[in-house]
Amino acid sequence: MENKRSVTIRDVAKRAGVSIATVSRYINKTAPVSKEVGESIQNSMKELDFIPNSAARKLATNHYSTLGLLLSDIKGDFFSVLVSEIEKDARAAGFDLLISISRDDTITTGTNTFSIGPQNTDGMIIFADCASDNDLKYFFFNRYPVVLICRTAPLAINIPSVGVENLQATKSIMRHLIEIHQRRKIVFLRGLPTHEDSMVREIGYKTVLAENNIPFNPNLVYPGNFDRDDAFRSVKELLKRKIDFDAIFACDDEAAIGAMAALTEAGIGIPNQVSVVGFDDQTIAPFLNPALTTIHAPFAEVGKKAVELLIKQINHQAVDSLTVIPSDLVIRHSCGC
Amino acid sequence: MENKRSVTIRDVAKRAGVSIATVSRYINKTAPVSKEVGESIQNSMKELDFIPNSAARKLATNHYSTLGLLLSDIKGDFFSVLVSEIEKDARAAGFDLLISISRDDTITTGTNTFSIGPQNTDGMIIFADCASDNDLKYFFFNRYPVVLICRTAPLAINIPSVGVENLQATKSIMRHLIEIHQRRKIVFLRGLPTHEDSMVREIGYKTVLAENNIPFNPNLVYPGNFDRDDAFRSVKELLKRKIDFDAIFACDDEAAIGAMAALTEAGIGIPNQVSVVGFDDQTIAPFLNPALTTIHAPFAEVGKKAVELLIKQINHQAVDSLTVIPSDLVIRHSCGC
DNA sequence: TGATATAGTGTAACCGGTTACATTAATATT
DNA sequence: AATATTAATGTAACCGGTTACACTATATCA
Repeated sequence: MENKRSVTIRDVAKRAGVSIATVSRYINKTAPVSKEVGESIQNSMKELDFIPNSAARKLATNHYSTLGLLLSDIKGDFFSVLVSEIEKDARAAGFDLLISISRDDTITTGTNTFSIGPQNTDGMIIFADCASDNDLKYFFFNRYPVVLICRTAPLAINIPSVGVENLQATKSIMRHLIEIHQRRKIVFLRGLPTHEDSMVREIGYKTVLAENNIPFNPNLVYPGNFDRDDAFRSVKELLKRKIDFDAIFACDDEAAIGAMAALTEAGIGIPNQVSVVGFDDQTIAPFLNPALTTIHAPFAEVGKKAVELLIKQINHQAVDSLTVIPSDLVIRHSCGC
Repeated sequence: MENKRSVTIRDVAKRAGVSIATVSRYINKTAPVSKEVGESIQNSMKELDFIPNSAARKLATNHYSTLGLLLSDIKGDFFSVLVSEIEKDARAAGFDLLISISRDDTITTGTNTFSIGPQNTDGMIIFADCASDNDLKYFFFNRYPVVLICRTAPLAINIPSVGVENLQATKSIMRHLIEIHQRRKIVFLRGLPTHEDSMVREIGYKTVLAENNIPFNPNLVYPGNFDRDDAFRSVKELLKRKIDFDAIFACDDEAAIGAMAALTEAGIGIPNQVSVVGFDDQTIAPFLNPALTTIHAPFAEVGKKAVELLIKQINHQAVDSLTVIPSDLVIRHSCGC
């Protein structure tokens, strides 16, 4: 496609015997074009296999028809759902989707180091802590549309945020463990300390403990880090130290999966000896053995809403600054039910 | 970012007291620039927060610095690995990544309907049957760089392909089932009929059956469709019909997961009553209960190789037309070991 | 019937970069 | 010393679209 000069709007215009402006108008329907001319253009385009050059269009219109998505390392099918939905909705609205995955090893130093940003997209969706407060500030003051998912904006920076309801959901699953299954020695496998979701889930955990007059025991809090292997190791450690516990509340399903594997390997019965519950309700949850009791966090809806808000911003429409999608307990068997 | 005219190379040039050509050369290092001028440009860029407009650059250079990735609906963590690796390598080579997910409901009619293609990317990676032979032909004859993963090119169309070794791997896992575990009534949960991988795995299945003088029984072949739910339903059906079997070879791990769930729900012991094995070795495999015996298909390597080949093509270098990444048996517990 | 709106079209400027070509000054070569 | 290179820079054409402005012909209005 490099040597072979591609067919341009001028070729189409020449073939159809009209000016390039008319062709452009016909394509974009920005002005009426007579029926015969329209047909002639249509034919020329088909015959020449004309594809408008997106870079030229972007340059002329100053908009990219492209959305950006910034994620942290994608693991598990949590992200599949999110990406799939976002791609679908973006596409449906006529936008392409550029994705960037920030990894631990690619530390962005300050501003301007993003591979996606104002230079190539009309706006972007940022997951959790993939961007620093400084970056957000930069975007905000340059009026670059952003929507945050699973985190809120820093103070005085009015960037819309969409997330999942964490506190009530956590309380409901904790209460389920305590009230229905009489669990009292509940391990908490926390997520990443930088994730807001993790923090409020931890608050929920402590709140319900207090509600039930169960003293908070810091020895029952271990890292889960939204990661199977880390959770696996934590539970191994718990076992090795012979810490007594009768349930595990994992900050997300990934951690729950790791925890279950560790218990199973140690020959500990789930749920008879230890209940395990998670958070997210990944599509794998019902297929686990035992099927995982968890909180259904509707990330497809989160993605859908995020795209909607982003496009509204791009179109200069006002948007709510905070959207919380309700999530709810889904009871399966790993809790003891 | 729309009203507020962004800062251009002309602004930088003016501030630095040089011509735009010099700035461009400094940025791209396409010609030597004196030290003082270089520093002056550097400062101006920093002070003005200059970000080159990628559309303008694309238009001028006729290359996009963008790779496309065409996937079928992403489910499970099979795709996570692939996407993650491809994004990483593309990024490392200085390319952005545009992704498109073709769903069953978006049927592309003929040519030119792709949301990614010659109009916005320098080349693309196409998974399995996401593109029709006609589309591939179009790309090929227009010299648009493409690399196929998990499928080979149609006849006379020389598009490089990278995939995973299927036949030997399938044979090894089938032999394991038969020779080590004495299974003879092995169900095959086939993948999508349009997937080459599925087809050769089916051949492997039949071959090993024949090798062992086990007559092929079509009643033991059910749809798995690389899908948990479909596999789940198939196994349910098998059970309902009281068909006698002592092992399940699922065309991929997703199907194996569904199969295991169906057996577990029916109270059938894995592996004591029925062995279950899969293909792919998704990251979830060791965490299943029992841990899944499967074929490790190194999709990260597939992704890495694919972007390597794509970039080579973009740079007009010759590439191998077929790359097969070896895959191997990983024995865990679901087979009976 | 003359004035006015509107459908339909063309010309050319513009978007923000890259780069071929031209120019000058300094350095190397013979 | 005359000539050939090379470093360093500027001018302006170009990439392929969009769109403001201008224009004509026809339809509508008072």
